[in-house]
Amino acid sequence: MKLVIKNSDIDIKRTFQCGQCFRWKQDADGVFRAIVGGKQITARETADGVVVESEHSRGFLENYFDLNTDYGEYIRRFSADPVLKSACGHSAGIRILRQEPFETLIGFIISQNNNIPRISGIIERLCENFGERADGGFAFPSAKRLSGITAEELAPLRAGFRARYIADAVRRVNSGETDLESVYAMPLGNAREYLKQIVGVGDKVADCVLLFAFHKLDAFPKDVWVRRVMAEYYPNGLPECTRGAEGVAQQYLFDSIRADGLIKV
DNA sequence: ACCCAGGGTAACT
DNA sequence: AGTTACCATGGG
Repeated sequence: MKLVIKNSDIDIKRTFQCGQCFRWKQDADGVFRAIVGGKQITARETADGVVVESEHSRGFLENYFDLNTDYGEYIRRFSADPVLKSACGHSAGIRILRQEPFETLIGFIISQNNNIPRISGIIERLCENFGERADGGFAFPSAKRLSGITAEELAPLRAGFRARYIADAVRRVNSGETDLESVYAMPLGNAREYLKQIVGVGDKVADCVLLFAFHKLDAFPKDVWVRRVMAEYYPNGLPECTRGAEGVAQQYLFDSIRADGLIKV
């Protein structure tokens, strides 16, 4: 399957490097590659648009990249607020991916009190050690594949204190104590409390999973960077124009504050 | 040597 | 309900 997306509809560099995903890497030739759902996807920018190639179906790719959503509509809405308008100007082209729930859960458990390069490294070692070999790399291991794993057996990941959190999440998903599929139908508050039953999952990790896997756009993960933005620009909370799409606004703010160190109003 | 990183937990007031 | 030390690891 080959898919071409208009350049104005996506900025793959920002989309893949804005902290929502950890497995997309850019090769020396400029091509982005990742194993998603057990199959490789490549994406590259050309003058004619962003070319996406994979053995996945068109439907899978459209869903993954959220191609049936007009992000220009969000940007128009957010532009009622001067700070967000500035953030949109800087971070336009970011799209919220629909990632696999288990992979996203483990990824953001690993993310706590950690930095993005090291998160990627731990996940890479998880895939190399326990994932199935796939075309061009290793798939992210399923919960079933990790069944029964202990924190000690996860030592090669060098995940530190997070190893037992990973082990607990695997155990819960395999026992059915946590049914990730059921989260799709839950409203935000219920879904958050449900995921927080997993040891090592608090408000922030839960909201990241709800936004980046379950596509709950009203989730608003507050990490250290977003807290800084809130303290400086929104001491009384987010503006009305973000209602229902707080998570999209969050990504523009996160990417802008991190990239530039500040948002220029 | 010290501080920080897409935080959470447990043990305190 | 709101604070605080501690948690492994690695880079600046």
